[in-house]
Amino acid sequence: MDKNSGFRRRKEQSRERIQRAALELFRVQGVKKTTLAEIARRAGVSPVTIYNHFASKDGLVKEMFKDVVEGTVATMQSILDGDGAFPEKLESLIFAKLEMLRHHGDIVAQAISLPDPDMRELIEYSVSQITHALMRLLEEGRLQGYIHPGISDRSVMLYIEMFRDFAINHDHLTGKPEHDVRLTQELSTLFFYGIMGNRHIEVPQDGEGKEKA
Amino acid sequence: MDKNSGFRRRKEQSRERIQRAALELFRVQGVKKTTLAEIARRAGVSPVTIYNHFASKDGLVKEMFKDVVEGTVATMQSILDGDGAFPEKLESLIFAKLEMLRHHGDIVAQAISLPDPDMRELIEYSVSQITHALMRLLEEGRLQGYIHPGISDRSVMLYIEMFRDFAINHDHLTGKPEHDVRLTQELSTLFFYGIMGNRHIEVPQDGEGKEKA
Amino acid sequence: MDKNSGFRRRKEQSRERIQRAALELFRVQGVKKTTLAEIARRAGVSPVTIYNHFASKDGLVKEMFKDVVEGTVATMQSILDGDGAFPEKLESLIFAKLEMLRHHGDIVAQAISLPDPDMRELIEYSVSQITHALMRLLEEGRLQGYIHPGISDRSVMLYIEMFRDFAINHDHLTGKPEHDVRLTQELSTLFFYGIMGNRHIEVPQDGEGKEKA
Amino acid sequence: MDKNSGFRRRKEQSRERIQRAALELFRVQGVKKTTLAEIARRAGVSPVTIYNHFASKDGLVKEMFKDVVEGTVATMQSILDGDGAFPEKLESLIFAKLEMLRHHGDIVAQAISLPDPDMRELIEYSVSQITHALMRLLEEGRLQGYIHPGISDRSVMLYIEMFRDFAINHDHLTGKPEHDVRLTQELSTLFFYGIMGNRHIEVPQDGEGKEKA
DNA sequence: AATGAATGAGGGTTCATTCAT
DNA sequence: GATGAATGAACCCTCATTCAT
Repeated sequence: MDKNSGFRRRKEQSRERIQRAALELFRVQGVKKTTLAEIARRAGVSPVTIYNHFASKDGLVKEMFKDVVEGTVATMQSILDGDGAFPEKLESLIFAKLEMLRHHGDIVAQAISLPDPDMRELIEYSVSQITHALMRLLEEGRLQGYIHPGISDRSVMLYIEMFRDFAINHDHLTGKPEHDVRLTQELSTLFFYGIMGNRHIEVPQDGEGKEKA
Repeated sequence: MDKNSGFRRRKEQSRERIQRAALELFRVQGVKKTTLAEIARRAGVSPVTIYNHFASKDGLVKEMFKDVVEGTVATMQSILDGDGAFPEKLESLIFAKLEMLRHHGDIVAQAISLPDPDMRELIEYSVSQITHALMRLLEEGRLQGYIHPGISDRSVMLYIEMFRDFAINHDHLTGKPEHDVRLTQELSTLFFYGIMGNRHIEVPQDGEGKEKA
Repeated sequence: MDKNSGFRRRKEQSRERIQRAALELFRVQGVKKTTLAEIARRAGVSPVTIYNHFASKDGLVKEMFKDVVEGTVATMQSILDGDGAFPEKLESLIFAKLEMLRHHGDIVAQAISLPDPDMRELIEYSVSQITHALMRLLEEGRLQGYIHPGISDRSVMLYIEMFRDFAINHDHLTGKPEHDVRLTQELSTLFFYGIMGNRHIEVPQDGEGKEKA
Repeated sequence: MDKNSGFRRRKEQSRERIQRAALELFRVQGVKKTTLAEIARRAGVSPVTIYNHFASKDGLVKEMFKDVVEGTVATMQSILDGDGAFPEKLESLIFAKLEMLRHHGDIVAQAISLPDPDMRELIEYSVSQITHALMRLLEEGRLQGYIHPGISDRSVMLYIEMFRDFAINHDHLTGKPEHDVRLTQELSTLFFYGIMGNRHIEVPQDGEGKEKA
């Protein structure tokens, strides 16, 4: 019946609108400071409707956390499993336009603080999956000589995570509208060659610097 | 007066204990989630005493924010203005045991969200001061050849900030008890030479770097 | 809808009970001393319900102030615009059983102290309306010889206000159950003829009256 | 000793300043709304000093109530017992610049609400004293023909009280700087002759009126 | 006499949540 | 599925008051 499909769509719409509203508010002002009433107002529904869909505020947080995690994992997987050379993959991993975990740090923190076994399981599973894929990538990178032998896997992973965090926290570095291409390129260079650059320098020789823009 | 010194000390003690308790709780669970009652309990005083000292919860946040900012600025200044070669200064800046801004992200966020002109002024002043000192350091570094000419100041500063943030968010990298020396050293290397290390590899040539699309 | 009528009625009932309870308590012990909890208890609802209806204690005060003002104005208007001779109208104005402004002096004071433009506007509008109607009545009274020519409109209005205030503050003078008929009659006489009564006494001569310094 | 007298004076000064501050604040914003801290600030002392002098807020209210009552009674007594004809005495009673009970209505209300036997006694004694003196005055007035025989003592006393209240609540009628002489004279006339004035009218016969200027 | 520090009791307000429709 | 009405728990904050000096 059309009637049913109408209902269906209305329901789906409500659910989606609630999630969208919640996501925006959680991101901007954190989970604790965001009230259900505010979410409901923004979504154009009654607060009670949120309960009908998510049972509780924590339920809503959990649901959104799940979405965030799954989306992130999927994105990372698709990058890691895709074609492309090592450097490109790394760059994608770091600078791709990701709606990632850390971007929703507060949702994650709140969700993790819930004593919910499902959460733990989800997190552990996701982390292990990502870690595995990342380790394979690193191995590949090492074989191709992209990674200095003196640096441990753990350091490299932290290093990558660091760049990723940073890129996530600086929207203008990712593929957003306000994207800053030059900065991104320079940071890529820094990623691979460090602050000194890959120059055959024995000892830092003075006068050379200074052609800076 | 001797008569007052007893009072004074008691007052200072209360104030300090409150601040310490608040700092810990704010850090662990965020400002909004931390109640004054909890702070008071931890500090061993009555909630009202917090009001006598700080006038309001926001007042407390503001005061602590001020402390955090001033402490951070002072530390950074002392490093930047101190003796030492460029690399050492940078390392200090990044890995020194700092009670820094980003470590108290929530306090900062909360304080900034207050429509308080004093806050804005304090922030702007601090940022400008630090930026100036940092720029001088970078100039020095460039002259000594420690910074690849193709990299702009802005990128270098972001790069440094990135490491600093990361170090701050990973206690085991700074001079804390759980300090992880090996990791820190590796990250230092990464900082200067990037993931590839300073090897005589032909591929990515100099300033041209990165033939990526 | 029938579906809503149940809600509606419940809501209206709650609202009314809250207002009734608040009115009584405000009158007896003043606004400041009356707590929301007390009002809630008396109204048989939860304190929060008061918030759902009036947003805040001040909101409640404002709403009640509005009711009081509007009721007063309506009553006065109906008297002033009604039929009846001048003396009867005046008596009605003064001694009618009114739930009037001054009876709720504290509500008025509290409401006026709120820096609310709506309040100011409401007051000004009401006052101007009443003043106009009253002025018309006085003119009529003058034409009919009920008002001594030597007395200015302003004085007459104050005189009336004085009686009204007094009647309001002494319930036993108005049409309440404890009504004191004799007293009311005597005060009516005093109103029209003063303490000396309308006797052919020589001493104070006519319009000239009062040679007092 | 000078030292002692200095102390003495300082103490007296504190006490007085506290009372003055309290009086002003109580008058303007009521007892409940006025905090001890506010009084202390205005008086330039510590809140505790108020305790040293008055033991509690209620104590302060009681003390001030006593002052107000005694001052009022003394003033009324001196008027009632003084020389002067009946009309002058009445006028003084009503329009004299009095710092009277009703002017401090809130102090009175608050003090009366205290379940303090001293208060009751003080009030009863004062009221009886004043009533007696007033009754004597009325008797005198009756004998001299100033009071219409048809009006009972009770009504006359209420009538006087009414004028007094009114005068008190309208500062511009009493001997204050902003004193409005004309208004006061007209109200005096109204007091003695009522709204119709002492004209040889038999009975307000409708159509007759019309001698108005 | 006077005060700074500290507090207990209580008030207004918010918010997640339930109930009845 | 959706909502308006109502609420319990908890929070921030105020204020009269006490304590120690």
